[in-house]
Amino acid sequence: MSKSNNVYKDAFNRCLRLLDENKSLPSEPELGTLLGVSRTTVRSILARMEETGLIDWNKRNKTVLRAPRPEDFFPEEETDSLAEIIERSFMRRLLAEGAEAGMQINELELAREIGVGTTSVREFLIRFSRFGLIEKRRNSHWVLKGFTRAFALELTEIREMFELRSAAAFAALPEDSAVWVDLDMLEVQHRQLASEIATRFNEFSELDERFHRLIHRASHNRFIVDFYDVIAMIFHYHYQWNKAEERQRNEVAVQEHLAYIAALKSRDPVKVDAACRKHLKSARQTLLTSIPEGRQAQPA
Amino acid sequence: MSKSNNVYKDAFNRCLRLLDENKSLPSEPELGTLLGVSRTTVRSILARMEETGLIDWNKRNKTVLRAPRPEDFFPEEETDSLAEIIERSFMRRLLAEGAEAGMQINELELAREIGVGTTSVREFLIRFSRFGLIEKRRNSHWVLKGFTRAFALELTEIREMFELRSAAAFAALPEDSAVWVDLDMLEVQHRQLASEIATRFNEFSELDERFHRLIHRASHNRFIVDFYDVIAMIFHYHYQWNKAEERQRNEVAVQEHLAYIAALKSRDPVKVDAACRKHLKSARQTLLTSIPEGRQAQPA
DNA sequence: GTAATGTCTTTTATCGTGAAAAAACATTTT
DNA sequence: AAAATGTTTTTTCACGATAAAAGACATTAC
Repeated sequence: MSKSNNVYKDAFNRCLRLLDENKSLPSEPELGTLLGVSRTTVRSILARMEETGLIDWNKRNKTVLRAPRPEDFFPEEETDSLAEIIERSFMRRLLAEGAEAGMQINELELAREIGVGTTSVREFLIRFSRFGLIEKRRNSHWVLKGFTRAFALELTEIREMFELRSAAAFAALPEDSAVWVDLDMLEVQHRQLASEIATRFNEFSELDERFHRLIHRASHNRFIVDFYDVIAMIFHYHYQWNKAEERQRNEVAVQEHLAYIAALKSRDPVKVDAACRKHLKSARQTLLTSIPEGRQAQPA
Repeated sequence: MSKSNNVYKDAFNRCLRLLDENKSLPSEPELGTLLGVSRTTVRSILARMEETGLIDWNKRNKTVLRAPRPEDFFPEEETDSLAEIIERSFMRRLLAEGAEAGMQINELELAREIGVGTTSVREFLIRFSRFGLIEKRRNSHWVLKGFTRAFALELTEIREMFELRSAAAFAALPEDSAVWVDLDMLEVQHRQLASEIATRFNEFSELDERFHRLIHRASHNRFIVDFYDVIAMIFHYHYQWNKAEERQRNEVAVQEHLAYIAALKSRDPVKVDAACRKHLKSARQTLLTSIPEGRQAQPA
């Protein structure tokens, strides 16, 4: 089957949304940057848009003929990359009951179950291994270490070390640094979310990630910045399948963020340290209480 | 060409050395654990040993007929795994002059140059990416970030954070912990090396790694333990191609280790912190001075 | 002459395939 | 009956092949 054309389909869908109001499309290279794809893909998109009567395309002229209809879009599930599909499948298994530590992971079985080639599964597992949840036995199978209490504790230990350092670095940044503008914007968005928390609490995750990534970036250390990928991954999947108390949890977190932001703006290292510690402590608590007690590592 | 039988060849060579004095070989499963391979491979080894007249093999009886001769061994270069071959080739390029930051990495070209399939190169690059020296552009090439001064500084920053914490944890370990025995053994080996430093200075690398890994393990944190892989990799290759002042450097380091060990054994947190800091500082200095000034990151 | 379009080439992503190695099952030996 | 050997099955590792996507080069338009 070689390669799916999900890049094209996803870009096509995004391009449809772009179309809406404008009465004419920009040049091919411009569209390419806008959609984050190559000109080759842009041209495939334009070709199809012409075919389906969405635009009239003649060299530089790309006139929009009609607004896109629901049936113009490619189905959502066809726009995911293989890596995303495999990741979702794998995480579902991992966080499901019965995924005990010590369990073996079988590439071939996974590949068959998901309906993809072994190569893609292998590559996924290699990429995934840096999250510390699986381990390779040379020339043999992978071993699941499990999403255990120990894992959560080790993860949060590093997170706290890294974030305290990043927050301190952040506060020490010069007045004219661009980060203060970003921080102001995030503050506004936090306030808006706080005022409508009852209905929009599920939008917090995304804001949370942007906020913490901004702080981590102040460390100017690639290992610290990259480590946030591990945290983001865990939070993303863990909370996606664990909605208990979500509203309450996020409401508290938003307030902690606002206090944290205020501390950063004060640029007082002591206040920053205190606000950061407080938020991290409650984040750890939340993560820990959501791990079922039964999920313990098996003796090796 | 599918898969090379380097596992068999390497195990065969190691088995030859085992053969030497003993007049009879253990059971197949026992040999398997000894050599770290499956019984299937053990049987291939035994089969060849019988063929070449090294042993007489009849079921449980594996009598050694003669001592192995040099020509019995498989050539060294045939015992390396593909991953090792690719890693070496890649690192040679990376540390060679002209490997500037920002440079593109081409999977196909690398594969052709090394003479292996693209899949193996891809998998290597994915595994290697966690070292923070390369980065993937989605659906496109890899970008070399380069072994720059910035990289060395970011690496050592994390190393120092992690090792200070691990050393503190180490010193706090109970008297009856097994680590104290390991530490005593390492101390003896350090003293031996110190007394013969003139001739054996090149054996330090290996001792260095074992010492630091022992300390890091005391953190009981997989992220800290795993991070030492990054450090070990950098040190391994960097010093392999940079022998300037090696003897002098190692002589100093051995003494610092001995002081560090003494501090750990005193179990006094203040002394431990001081000894650890001192050693890490000089390690960082050594690494930094060995990076050519010209090697700077290019603006993006 | 710069920036677009048109065309051609190269590289990446993915699969199926086959040998090496591991693992599972069956049989024998002590 | 426990542990070894003998046999068969399954899985991992690595390759070449192929379509998707990116990139490079040539040509045209403003």
